[in-house]
Amino acid sequence: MTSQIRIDDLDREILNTLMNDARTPYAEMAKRFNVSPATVHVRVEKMRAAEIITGTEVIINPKLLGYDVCCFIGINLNAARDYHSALRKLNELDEVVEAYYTTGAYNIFVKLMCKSIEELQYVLIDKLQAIDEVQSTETLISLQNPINRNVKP
Amino acid sequence: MTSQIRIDDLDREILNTLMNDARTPYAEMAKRFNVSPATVHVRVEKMRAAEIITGTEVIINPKLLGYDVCCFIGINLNAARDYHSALRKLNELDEVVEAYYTTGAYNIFVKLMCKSIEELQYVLIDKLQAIDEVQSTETLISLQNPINRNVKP
DNA sequence: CATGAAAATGCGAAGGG
DNA sequence: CCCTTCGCATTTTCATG
Repeated sequence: MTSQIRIDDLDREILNTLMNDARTPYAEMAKRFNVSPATVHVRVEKMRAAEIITGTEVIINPKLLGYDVCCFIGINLNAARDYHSALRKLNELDEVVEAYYTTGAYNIFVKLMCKSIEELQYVLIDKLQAIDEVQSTETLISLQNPINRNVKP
Repeated sequence: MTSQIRIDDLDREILNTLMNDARTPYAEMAKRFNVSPATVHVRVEKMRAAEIITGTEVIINPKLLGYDVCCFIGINLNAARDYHSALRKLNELDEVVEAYYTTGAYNIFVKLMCKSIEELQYVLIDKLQAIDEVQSTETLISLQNPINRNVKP
């Protein structure tokens, strides 16, 4: 396992700030938290080295890119041992944006985004259910995503 | 609905780059895409104004912050009309990081992150199921998250 | 869409508490 | 050991053609 690291309140505040805006100037955080910009810099580098921070990304609005349909799909495999090969095939579908190995009713649980209900049908029937390892699927269509945030550092 | 906007290949390439690293220097993208840094700047501002880009954030490793447990919970409400009040209460639980209004078996579907199985039990019994509007829940524990990415611009 | 210059920000060495 | 000051390098930003 990756080495655990000591995170103090300053680290947490910096992290929290950057989780809301990855481009917050160090000088601004420095003023807010009463330290020097260089200290902020050092802390960020520390968390980066510890891989607590693994990167940055812009947040986009999928709807404005045409992605109107979001759904979750529970997948049952023919055999539990097919997990890895099924996953490899799922990974090749751009529409599959998240996949989870889960306990309970399904073997794999995925989040899928696509541009229309027609495309969803196509992906589901001709791509997902066409995977040999897939025995059956159950779809949950999301019409709204009222909460979307991250854990509290 | 928000105004749709024309996105060309350059926009798409810039977006794609920034979705992998929100701090990629404009000069670097400029060189890669054979335009000037100022052009990149203009395109980013355009997408920001159109709200295709809504912000930036650092990507963190939840495990290194102690969040070892991730699960999905399907929630059934006593009555469909309780949706808004239930959501307001769910929104107050820090452990609830995502919520979806869905068709099908559940009224609300949430993603939950917490620090241990003990905490999950506590949150589930004393916080989530303590909400008046909640009639029943079904939990799906995730042991692995092998795919986690965004849509393709 | 490019140029170029001014302003802001990031970065790292060296020193102090 | 962690923090700060300080100067240089890089990057962003904007007026102009």
